[in-house]
Amino acid sequence: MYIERNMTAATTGLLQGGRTVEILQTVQLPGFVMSFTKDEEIFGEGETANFVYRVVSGSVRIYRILEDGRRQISSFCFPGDVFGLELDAVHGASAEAVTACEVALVTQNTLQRAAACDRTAASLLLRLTCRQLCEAREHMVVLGRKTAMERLVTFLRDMAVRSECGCLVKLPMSRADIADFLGLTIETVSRTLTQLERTGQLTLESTREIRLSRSLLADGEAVH
Amino acid sequence: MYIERNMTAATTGLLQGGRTVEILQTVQLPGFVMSFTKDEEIFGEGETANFVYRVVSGSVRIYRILEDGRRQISSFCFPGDVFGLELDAVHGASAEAVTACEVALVTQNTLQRAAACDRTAASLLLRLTCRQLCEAREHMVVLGRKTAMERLVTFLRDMAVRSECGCLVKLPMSRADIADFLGLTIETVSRTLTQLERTGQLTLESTREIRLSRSLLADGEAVH
DNA sequence: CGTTTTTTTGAGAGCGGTCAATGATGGTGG
DNA sequence: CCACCATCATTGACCGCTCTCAAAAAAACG
Repeated sequence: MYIERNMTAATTGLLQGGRTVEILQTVQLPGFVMSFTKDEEIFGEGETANFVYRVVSGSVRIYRILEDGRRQISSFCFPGDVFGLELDAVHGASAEAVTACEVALVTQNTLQRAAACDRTAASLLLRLTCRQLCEAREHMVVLGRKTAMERLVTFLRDMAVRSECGCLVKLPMSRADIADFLGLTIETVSRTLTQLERTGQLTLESTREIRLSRSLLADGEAVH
Repeated sequence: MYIERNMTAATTGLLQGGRTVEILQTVQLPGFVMSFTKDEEIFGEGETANFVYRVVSGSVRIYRILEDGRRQISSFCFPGDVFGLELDAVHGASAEAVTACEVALVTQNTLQRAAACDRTAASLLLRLTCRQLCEAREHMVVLGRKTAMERLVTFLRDMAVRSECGCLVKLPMSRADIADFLGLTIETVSRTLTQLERTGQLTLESTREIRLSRSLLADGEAVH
């Protein structure tokens, strides 16, 4: 009951807080928030999708695993990102905390009811999902058609843009996470980063901090 | 004017014809229909998304290309499939006719207006997009984590299910299309098919017709 | 029936994977 | 505070899957 009331508050914040996807993705959510420890499961593939989630702090990985343990991370979610939206269905992927994180959540029912009343809200949800689909297609190009070197460069540029940290990128995830996101092995990720450092395109300040050179951040796709 | 009236009719058919995604995806659409010849462009990446499309007959490929010509097909659309939905945005991918085809279309504006009036319609659109996102994630696993052999088997099984042709799968697309969908080369696609035939898992009746064995259609993932 | 395009097949090379060992890093308890 | 241990990251040697390049075979087309 307490939770229900708070989730409604969260919904209100989610839907009325912003009239555009941009606002929806950056505004802080009031209401029901859960905390997860590093590597803790948020939901599992096949579970009924009761909630829609939104990252408040920390980061989250969305992934699927094959029977033999091979894992493919389809996306990382950072503060402002919404995930877990699967209308009237079960979750088609699992979600785990990459780092300790806080996640705001709303029941899918509440969200549907709100969307039914507010046409702008419904439109927002659809736009949000369309954008995720577009990003998914973009990532398919990476997985299907790019070399290891190109995958890493694409990833680092994307992280630089998303974290808005200029050229010093702080990675919340391990090499294994990066490998499973890019469809590579940890060894190849490590070797490729080393190679990029040797050719002066970046500096590995620490394992989780990478300083990108201007040339690497530029749009020029000619990376060898 | 004529077109506008007909597109409204199409919208009505699209949204009231079915109350579930299943119905939406199988029902024939009345209204404004366009025909495309083999390999003709339906829309291009970067174009303003004015319409939402639905395959009536034939098949369509959705893809992105890199500057140097590498192509990644993110999905094939068959009769009943909806594509091109990108709310208030430009198309994030291109669409081409794989075979000569008929496509029903509705303006995005009309669709939004209809969705604003009919909460079920809005819900349908969202559900539709969620499903596509789920399929995209599934395909990422194929592209990032499966071997050439596993990719072909996954593809053939999927085609068998979608075409509902039992074990005789008719492929509307070329080897190049299959290669660009699976993140392989045409040579690898061809060689892998030959290998599957030599091991008795399928019969290449003709280039575009493949008879799958029972064992290959079964869920057993142990394919070598 | 000839031409063009698509598909298959072959030979060889290279990219990324596997296996293994070494080197960092970080957390825990003495 | 430091020693210890477990985990994570890097590096090396080698292998194999898939790509590249090339040619032949088959299919599609006019």
